[in-house]
Amino acid sequence: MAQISLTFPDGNKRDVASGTTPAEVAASISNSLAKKAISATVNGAHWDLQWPIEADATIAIHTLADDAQAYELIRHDAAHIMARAVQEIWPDVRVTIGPVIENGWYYDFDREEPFTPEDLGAIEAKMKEIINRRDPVTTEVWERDRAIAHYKANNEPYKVELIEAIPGTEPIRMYWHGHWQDLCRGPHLQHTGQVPADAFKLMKVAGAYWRGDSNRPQLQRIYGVAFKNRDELKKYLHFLEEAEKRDHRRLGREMDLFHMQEEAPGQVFWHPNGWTIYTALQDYMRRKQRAGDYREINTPQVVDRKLWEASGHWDKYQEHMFIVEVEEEHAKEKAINALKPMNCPCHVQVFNQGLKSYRDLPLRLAEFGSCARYEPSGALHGIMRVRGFTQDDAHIFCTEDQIESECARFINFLADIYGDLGFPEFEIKFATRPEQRVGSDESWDHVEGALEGAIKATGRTFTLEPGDGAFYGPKLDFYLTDAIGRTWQCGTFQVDPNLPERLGATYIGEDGAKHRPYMLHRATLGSFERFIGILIEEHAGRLPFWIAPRQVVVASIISDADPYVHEVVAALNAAGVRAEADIRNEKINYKVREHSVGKVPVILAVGQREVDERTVTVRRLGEKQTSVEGLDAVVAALAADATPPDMR
RNA sequence: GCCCCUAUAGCUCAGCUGGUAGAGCAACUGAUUUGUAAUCAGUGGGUCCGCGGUUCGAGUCCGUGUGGGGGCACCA
Repeated sequence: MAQISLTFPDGNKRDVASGTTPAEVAASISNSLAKKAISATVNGAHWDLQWPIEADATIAIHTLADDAQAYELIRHDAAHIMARAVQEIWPDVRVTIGPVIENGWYYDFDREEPFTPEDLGAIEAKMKEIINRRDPVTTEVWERDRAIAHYKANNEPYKVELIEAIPGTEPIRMYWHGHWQDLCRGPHLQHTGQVPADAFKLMKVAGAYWRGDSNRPQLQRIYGVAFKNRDELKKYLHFLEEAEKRDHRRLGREMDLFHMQEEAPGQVFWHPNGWTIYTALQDYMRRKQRAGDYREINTPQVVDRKLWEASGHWDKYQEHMFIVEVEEEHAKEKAINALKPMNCPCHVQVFNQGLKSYRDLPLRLAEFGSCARYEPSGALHGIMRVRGFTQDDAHIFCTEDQIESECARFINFLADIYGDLGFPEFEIKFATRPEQRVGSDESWDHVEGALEGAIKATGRTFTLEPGDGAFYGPKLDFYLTDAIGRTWQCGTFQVDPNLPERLGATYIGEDGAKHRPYMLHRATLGSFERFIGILIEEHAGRLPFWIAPRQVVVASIISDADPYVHEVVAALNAAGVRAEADIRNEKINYKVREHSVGKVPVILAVGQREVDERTVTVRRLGEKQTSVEGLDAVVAALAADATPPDMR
């Protein structure tokens, strides 16, 4: 909270109620004696006030310090206007909260009847009506008891709960949009007419739990988007349309990469093209891990529940495990196993074989580990969130002192790989100690310090997620973004002293005594399934050449060229390029179109001229220009392109 | 798991207030030998997601299950 200082025409200055932005001045000023002020200073930033306040809608927006604030205000007021519109149409609906989010806002309502798509149209119309009324926005600070009594009288229990949660030191602010009133921290515009009536749109209705708690009532959330003008709204809607074309589920079908079906919900049937991507990526990861001093292992799919009980997962995650029961004919009891939901306990089993020395540490055990988790039905999403997946998993057994260097080493390892795959940018989230945890504060201090030190050592930034760590240790999560901007966790790095403890992992230290190692869980891609989904969306199907499933199609123009087509394909395959022949009896236009739609990066056209001159006509995806080049040169160039980045 | 929406041919979709299914593309067959984003003609193809119910009659209305989509919750 910054102090706001107002300057009056006579030169006197006066500090007024605290606020955070110039916008808040605009909002609070409209019903205060400060109306005569000519300028304001907020956090040292000077802001000229143009009065009278009746100044047109746009003035407030244009005088805002920056664009971000303008959007913030428009969206925030739109949220209030929407809530008001809903209550004007259905007076018995109870309101809750309505924050600004990326591109717009949402507001949660408590109402028996579901909102229908038609209702959204009615609400939009009512909102436009309210905007046209140009009702003034005013604010007051109320006594806590008065505010609570007010909301109790109006049957708004959620607002009562909100006020009760506001710390006693903070003022209770009430905002009016005309006669409609809402509890709000502000800031707001000066009147409802400042929200552009043609630049917002209600997008969808969804269920959402009150306070994000699935044990509390479920509310109805209406999402809206708002911009400064109609063109920006149209641009945004166009962006969504374009993004739909990049959706990995759509491209997966169009490029014939994979399919999913009812009999195996949340699991992927990989087709030849898709599996080529998968194996190319896996081969690459295998080489990178070898180069990074990882030792690759492999562990069982079906494991007795005893191990999951020992690791603690049976207690905590039983309902999310695929249980495998076996009727033993002569045994009294059924054998109960579970498909492995994670690789960690199995890796500890490998570590536990034989006696380990401190000289063996850090020991990095890697596995392309296939896991099965019975994810809640509502969580499934294409190949991004599935029930059967393969992690590029590894566990590093090390001492406490080695955590920081291993962490920095991993971040660089991951950044290198993400860069190769077309993701120079990614977000690191640093999740720290939760309320419910094991271990001493000193130990948490040390381990969290190690992770933070490691990030700094790599020169990267992170977002802090306080309290989001596991109960046994902090973690870093690495996020990438899909076509419409949803973020997905891919890489992860977790510090775990707990599992070695539970499963009895030890090593012999320099002192000859047994010590407990730390276990660092880490995955770079996360799962092949999710990462390939992201990869497809990021590149809109136009994958980097070295990973594209069909790198080259050699297309004949006349059937007399067929033998030469096969010769070209053979030369490319021999050079390590994934090439196919297309000698169908079709026009070259037809073939070019089909393979362009199929996102084949290079089409080589071959007609009589090429046969005679031992050349090919090269057409790269997205380029209209073609070029005629000698066969040997083209094979050499494409072979170079097809070489994975780590082998160049 | 919860809320809303949704399921018709391989794909994209049409099918008005109930009267037993259509188009384009794809596939297949034939003709066409073609120069950089769709050559022409013909043919085949659907338990209208499953199960119940209402009705003389259900792709259409109702219930329920399953899958999918968008959120929320979850994500070891």
